[in-house]
Amino acid sequence: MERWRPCPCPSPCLPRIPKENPMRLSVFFMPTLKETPAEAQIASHRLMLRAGMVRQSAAGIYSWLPLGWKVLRKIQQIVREEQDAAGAQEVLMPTIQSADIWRESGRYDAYGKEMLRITDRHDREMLYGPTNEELITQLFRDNVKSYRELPKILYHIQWKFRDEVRPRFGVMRGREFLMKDSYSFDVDYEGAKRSYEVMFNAYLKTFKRMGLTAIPMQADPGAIGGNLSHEFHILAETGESGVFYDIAYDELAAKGEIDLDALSRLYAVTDEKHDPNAPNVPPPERLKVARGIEVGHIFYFGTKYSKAMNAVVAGPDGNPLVVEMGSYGIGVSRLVGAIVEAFHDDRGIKWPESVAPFKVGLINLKVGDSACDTVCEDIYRRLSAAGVEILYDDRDERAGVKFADMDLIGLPWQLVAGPKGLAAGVVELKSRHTGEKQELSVESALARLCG
RNA sequence: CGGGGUGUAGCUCAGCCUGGUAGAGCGCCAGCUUUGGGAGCUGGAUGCCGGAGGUUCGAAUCCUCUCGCCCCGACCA
Repeated sequence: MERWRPCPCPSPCLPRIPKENPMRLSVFFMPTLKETPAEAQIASHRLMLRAGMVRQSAAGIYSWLPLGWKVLRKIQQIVREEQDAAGAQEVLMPTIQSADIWRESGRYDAYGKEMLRITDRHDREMLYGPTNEELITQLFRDNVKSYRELPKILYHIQWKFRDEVRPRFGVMRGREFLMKDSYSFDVDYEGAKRSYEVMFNAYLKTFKRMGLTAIPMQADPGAIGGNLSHEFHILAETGESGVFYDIAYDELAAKGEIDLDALSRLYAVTDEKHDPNAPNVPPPERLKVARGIEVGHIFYFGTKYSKAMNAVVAGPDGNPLVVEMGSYGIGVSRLVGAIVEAFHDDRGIKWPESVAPFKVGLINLKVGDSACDTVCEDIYRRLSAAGVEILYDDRDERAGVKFADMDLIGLPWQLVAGPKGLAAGVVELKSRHTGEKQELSVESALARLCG
């Protein structure tokens, strides 16, 4: 069976996206809920629980069930592809770290109770990593010795833990979360700025591929230090923070790649930093007010860690050079929740096709009816063979249950085959996004879905 | 970490005030009838009533302690 398809990216050297196996709902582990669990407050949390994507195991800690895991992997893969395309190289660093390197940077004591501290059997002080600057700096300094090996951008996608006092909003604000972190190493500020711009543009592409509008906001570098810093917020009505931005951003974004200098002149801030009297605030008719969810954060922090941890390379003149660093995060697991916040209605989720757990949901309205069974099996087989990710609802359930579940889990396309339609030679194709339904022959439906 | 809630069946919840040995709806299992947007009837299974201690002849219910979870705030991707 065809399990791989060419990557849709323009660049031919990108890896291929592994496809999801076709699946029958009669065997799929997807425990949907008709009622909303009491603990879930916001839409994405409610829907992710109801759709059987995740289950909480402790406060802010979740198991990912097949449906949720598929989405998480797709998001992860888009992030990975865009990082690779930008020239970053993937590594994998451990979740458990030694306290020693955190003492070198001075953060072991500075970091509060959010750091989960662990003692091993030999009484060594360990911790479950809340972030990885120390680890990557150590990795770099131990293995890179010359300026000629720079610039470098390394990244990893790994689980992290921050012992938040009050986890909430499901996977959007969990204690354990999957993050992509990139770290750039350059010989000077100019280089660091170029790395920053490369990541900046990679982020715009990454979020766009997920169907999201991501607005880079000027961010306070805060405790990390440095003077180049942007938070990427995606727009969602139920977003956690208010955002204000110049409508010119939308015009720029439509053009694709955005020039950082052009962008940095635009006004775009979250509500706590909004200053109506700031010099570059656009007039009211050009100031967009919306709500956003932070899904990425990039910043340049210079030599903060390289200096403290002695990450130096030999410069052109033979003298040691303290490397200039930046770090670039994307909340991968948080994005799952954020995308649901951005794309849902009162019936359920509406996945953008690029991250949908399956592309098509096939509903057999009357299991046991030989016409329905035959046609559905045929569709299932042919779409599977064509590499179209399909979830076939072959359960012996009532129509209403199937429609409700399919709307809930939000696959982009629903293909409905029932006795009445088949008698007339048609099946129904419904777009979950627009709600538009169309009756057409099996052949044309297949043609549409294979495209 | 401050403040406020809450814990009873897989899910949503009633019962607690006023102690007498556990319920409803949905879900699950079986059968029949249904069948194009979360069906109807009949029958059935499921609970150490979060845990420990105490009061009492008797505790889901009252008291003490404890743990989990949720909400507001502070904090954060």
